[in-house]
Amino acid sequence: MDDQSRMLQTLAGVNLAGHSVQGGMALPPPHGHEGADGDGRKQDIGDILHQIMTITDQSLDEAQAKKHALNCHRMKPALFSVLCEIKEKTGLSIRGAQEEDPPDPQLMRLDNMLLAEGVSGPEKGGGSAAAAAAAAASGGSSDNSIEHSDYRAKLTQIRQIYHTELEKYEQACNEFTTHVMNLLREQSRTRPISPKEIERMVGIIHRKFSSIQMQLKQSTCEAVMILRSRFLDARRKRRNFSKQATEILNEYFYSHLSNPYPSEEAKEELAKKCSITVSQVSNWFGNKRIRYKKNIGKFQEEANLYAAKTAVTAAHAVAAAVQNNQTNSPTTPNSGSSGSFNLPNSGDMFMNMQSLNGDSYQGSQVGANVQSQVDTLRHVINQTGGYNDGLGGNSLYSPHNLNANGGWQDATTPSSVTSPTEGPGSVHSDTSN
DNA sequence: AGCTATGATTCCCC
DNA sequence: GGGGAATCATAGCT
Repeated sequence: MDDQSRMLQTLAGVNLAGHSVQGGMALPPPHGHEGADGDGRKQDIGDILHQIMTITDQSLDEAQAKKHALNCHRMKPALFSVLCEIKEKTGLSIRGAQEEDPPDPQLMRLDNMLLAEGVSGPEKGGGSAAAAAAAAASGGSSDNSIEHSDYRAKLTQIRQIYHTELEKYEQACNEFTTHVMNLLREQSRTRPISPKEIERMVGIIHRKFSSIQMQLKQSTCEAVMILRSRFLDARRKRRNFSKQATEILNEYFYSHLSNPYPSEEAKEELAKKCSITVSQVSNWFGNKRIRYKKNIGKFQEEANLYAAKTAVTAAHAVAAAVQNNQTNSPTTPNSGSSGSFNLPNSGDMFMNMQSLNGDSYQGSQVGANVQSQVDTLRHVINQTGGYNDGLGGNSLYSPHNLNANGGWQDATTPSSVTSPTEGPGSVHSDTSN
């Protein structure tokens, strides 16, 4: 038997004898009898405490009746407020100090990640960034649409589960909070529970539930990471670049054969054009250089093909540039709708090719050199007797720029650098080699 | 199934 | 850090 019970029993034993407690509270005599008042109060308190202690042993009806009696007891309000005050000053104040904890950094990290992965946050476009990242990692071409949709579908699944669970937790939290609040409100009639304490209890419940939510967030993050890693680990499961991308890369490579080292800007431009990443461009050029060097003969045909292509493009582009420079004379033979040089975007192509060139292009020089470039190209065309047949045997791109030791010449190779129209113009330069 | 092509990775050097 | 070389791993073709 513990001290409290013993005390209560003592109190009860002393006081119960003189009072009728049957079916209700033993009401002390109203004010007066000041001499015996101290003892009377003690008796009352002992009475109340005893009834509280024994209330659980009684039947529900009995308990309800006693509860009612307790509520009606004249000492109840005073006792209640005093106990509330005591509670407030002791335990709750200590807990209160711990309440305003700063936002959990881990929770913030999880929130940020879920937001970044498109799991939380707005539905539309959600996950697109992650999907794009996965796409970039796996090649980035349109061929990845299947993986894309697969990735997105799985991400959507995770997202749905996450939101369903979150909703469940929130609902459960609200229900539980309401329940506890009702319970406490109900109990506040029989024991000292202030509204402030109820509020605190609600806070505690919310914190508990948010820790559960954090677990949910954590496991969701893990699921997303697993999903991502599965897609990223499949990077070795390579896909060939699109034909268009390969053509763009080859065009650049063979038109810069003297120095096939694109600058960062050029790489970025190429990456954008090919819808691949810069590192993929770097990989491609690295592989290409090695493989070209290893087996020049094998690449000869390809080199010629792209040389011809580049030459045609250049010719078109230059012609367009010339046309733009001239006074739009309708009598010019090559101008107008019948001219094959009059490509709708040839001017852009020219500029694009120029911008792709990471060498020593100077835009201001283009206009000044347009005519000479046209002459050069005409010269090439005349010499080779046409692009299709002549170039095949003429080795427009002979590997003369390769050093004897197998390396490429320095970037300051005259043919590439000195020509302000390098790019299309390099056709001429490389031919000279 | 075997072969070749090709994108990516790794190691090493400068 | 960028590039060369070797290598891996897979796509795609026969």
